[in-house]
Order: sequence, then structure tokens, then C-alpha cells
Amino acid sequence: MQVASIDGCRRAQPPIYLGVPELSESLGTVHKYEVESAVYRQHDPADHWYLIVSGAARKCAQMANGRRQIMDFLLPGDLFGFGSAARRDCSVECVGANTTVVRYQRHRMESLMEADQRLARCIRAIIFGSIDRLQSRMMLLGCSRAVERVCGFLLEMAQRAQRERDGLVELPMSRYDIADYLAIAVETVSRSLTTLRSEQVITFVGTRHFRIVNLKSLEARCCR
Amino acid sequence: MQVASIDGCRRAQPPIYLGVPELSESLGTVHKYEVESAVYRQHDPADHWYLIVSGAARKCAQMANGRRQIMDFLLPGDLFGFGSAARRDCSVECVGANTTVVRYQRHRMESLMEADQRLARCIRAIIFGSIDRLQSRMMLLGCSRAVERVCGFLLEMAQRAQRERDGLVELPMSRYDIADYLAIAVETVSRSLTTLRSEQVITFVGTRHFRIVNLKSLEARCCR
DNA sequence: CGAAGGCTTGATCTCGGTCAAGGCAGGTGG
DNA sequence: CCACCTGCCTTGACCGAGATCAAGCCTTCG
Repeated sequence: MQVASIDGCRRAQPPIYLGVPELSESLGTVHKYEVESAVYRQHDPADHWYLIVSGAARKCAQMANGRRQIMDFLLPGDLFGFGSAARRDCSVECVGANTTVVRYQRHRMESLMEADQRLARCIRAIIFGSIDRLQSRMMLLGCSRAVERVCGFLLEMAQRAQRERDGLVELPMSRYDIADYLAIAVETVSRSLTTLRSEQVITFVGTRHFRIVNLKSLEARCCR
Repeated sequence: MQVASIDGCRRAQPPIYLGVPELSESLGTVHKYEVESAVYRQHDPADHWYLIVSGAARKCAQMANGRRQIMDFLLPGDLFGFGSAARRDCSVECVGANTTVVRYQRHRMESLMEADQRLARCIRAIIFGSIDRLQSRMMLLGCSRAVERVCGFLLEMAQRAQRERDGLVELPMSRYDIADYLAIAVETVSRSLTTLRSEQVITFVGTRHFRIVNLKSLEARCCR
């Protein structure tokens, strides 16, 4: 989501609309959610777009065999809920405490995009960015080895999450969520993390914060 | 790619611009490719969009461990090559004989989109459609069982490829391509197809044409 | 006719799924 | 305050699906 670098898209704004000044508060309404509560569910009418401001959420689909596939983790700055379908194909549930989103009326955004070409360019860039993310996630699932997927996930989180002091990265989601994201078993996630920890590639502070100790070797274990 | 159903997007055109009458020949130039030749390669400048008219192509990325991940198969009617990056992150190579594409200048399309809102809506719909396809492909890779992936692939091809007489579906790509698309070994693809054939779920006419005999059971074996 | 590439089948081995159990932290109630 | 419970995380043992290695068949092409 490097929208801030698009020409003509900067404007003085409170830092809350992370990198997307075009999506100012006046266009939408702010909503706060509890952990585990749903922003929307599968089959709901798809008539809003959302920008996540704080906390974290997961976009997931239920599969026929009972498994849950997490399509994406939504972090502050991410726009979601856009698309051409009339109804939701996935549900979005919060995984972080104090998750705040701004909600925009879909038809309003669509007509704004037609009127304001600068906004249209911004949104287009966001959409292309989300396609890029989808593609790299597909490459992640293409990795056969479980450790490779976990390494790719850690690298993705380190890139996307805003770093805390000293390079500490937060994992707002549970091991179960990570497992459903990478399409491997929880136990395998746990074992992979243990392996990486024991080989000094990463260290953990609690279970939900990690730090990259050996970036080279983390990248080497991840395919691409 | 159900672009033809978007309001205001129809216009009398030769059938070659499958369902996307807005992308008329006057906007681009027609190019023909040999089998296995590249439309573009990774790291090439990304200054054209393409519409595939006949034949088939694969969009693939080379991974660090030597494996090749096929991100998408491109079939007649598919638009590809759009995005916000300045250079290609994948290469596109033809897999079908007589592959023909129409090539559009990127900056020209971008300014046309700003001038013509109807075209902009069409392109947006195409882009959203390609996001949908990416998502369902991700669910495909989320399936753990190899047979499930193969079933999902066959269903996808049956939907996307134009049916020939009597429900015969062509597979323009090799088993190796299918393997790299589903991220499983060629041998596993072959074995899965053999299983499905022996259980009367599908039949083959040669190695590159199949027919769905038992749709219910094909769908049942595929997750979702 | 031979060579090459694509496809299939068989045999073996390994990684990760599954089942089971236990540790740990946070929350609740006595 | 402590005991208990619950959910999350980790570790161990076992087993099976699929990767890998190997070989053979078929079609195509020179």
C-alpha cells in the first residue's frame, strides 16, 4: 500500500487516514468493533467499502470440507470490501482489540471516482496494490515446505505491520489464524516457529511479538 | 469475465473482442505468437495491456528454489498486463498454437479511462473479475488434497474454456503446466486424472480433451 | 528409423496431518 | 488470595498422502 507516493495524492490530513488522504473522514463514518466480531459476513449485500484504521481483521471463506481459508489479514491502512459482486463472497472478522474502520457508501465512492480523477487514480492504485498482495500470497501457498510458508508470512508481516521499537513486530492473530492463512496445521505452524527460533533466525517476546535476528537466512528459507 | 453484462458496455463489434466491445481493434494492435514464445518477461517495462483473442498463455513466476509457479492461465477474452508497477513481476508465455493478442498502450488506456467513464467502468469490472479469479485460485491452492485441486482446476477450465461440441473441454496446456499451476508434482496430476477417469467422473479424448461425465461427483470432490 | 518430449505407472521415503497430552496465561468465582 | 477453568500454544508419536526416483509407453518430428 504505497499510495502516499502517487503524484497529486497528498493533502494535509490527520495521520489516521494512513497514506490515503483522499479517503478523508468526511466521506465515511467511523466504526469500532470488539475482538471476534464481524464487519460483514458472507452473502451480506456488498454496499460499503472499508478502511481499517487500527487493530486487525481477517478476511475468510468457509470451505465445503469444513476448513476455513483466510484470504487476507487486514492491517491499518488497508482498504477492503470493494469489488463488483452484489453480495459478499467472504466474511471479515476482527482479530485485534479496538479495531476501528471507516465505512464508505459504495455508490457514493463510485460516483466520486467518476467525478474526481485524482481520487480515481488513488483507488486504482490501491486496487492494483491489493492484486499484487494477492499474487504474492498465491506464491506463498505455492511453496510446498511448511517452513517456507511460515518464513514468507513472517517477512510479509514484518513489511506490512508498523514496526515497534527495536524492530519488534506484532502478530495480532492467533496461531490458528496463521494456520488457516497458510493452509497448514496449527501444530506445523508451531513447530516451524520453534525451529526458526532454535536456529536463531527469529526471537519471540511473548507469543505475539517477534524480532528478526537473521534476515538473510529468513529470506533464504522463503522461496523468493 | 462477464463484462458483456455491464450496462452500457455493448456495441456492435466483430466477435473477436469477446465480450469487451470497448476494447476495439482501433485502440490496439494485433500480434501473433508461436507456441512457447514470450509476450513479455519478468523485469520488462510494463507499458502495455493485452487482450488475448485466440490460443492460450500462462502467466508465471520463477521462484528461488527453482520451482516455477504458474499464476494464471490466460484464455480468449482475458485482459492481462495491467497493474501499477513499472516493470513486470511475471512473464507471460504462450502455451497454445496460433496465440493472438491485441496490445494496447498503457498510458493511452489510462488517459482514455479518465476521458470515457463507460470504458473506465468496463475496465474496472474486468479488474474486479480478475481479483475474483485470483481469490478462487487461492482457495484452490488452499486445498490440501491433490485430487481436490485437480477437480477444482477441471471445473475452472470447464467454466472458462469455450465448450466444444458435446461438452468437450480442451486443455491447451501440458500436465507439467497444470502441475506448476496447482503446485503439485506432475506425477500426482497424472495419478489424480487416472483416478477420476477410472471412477467415471470424467473421460478423456486424447490427452488434451476431456468431458465431464459426473458433474455432481466432480463438484463434491472439490472443496467448495 | 531413431530421438525427444510428454504422459503414465511403480516403488520408496519423507514431510506434514492427525491424535493425544501437557504447559502456560488470563479470567472467574469461591 | 487461591483454585479452577478455558483457550491458546507447544511437543511427541504415528501414519498416510504426495514428492522423488526410476522406468516404460506413446506420439511427433526430423
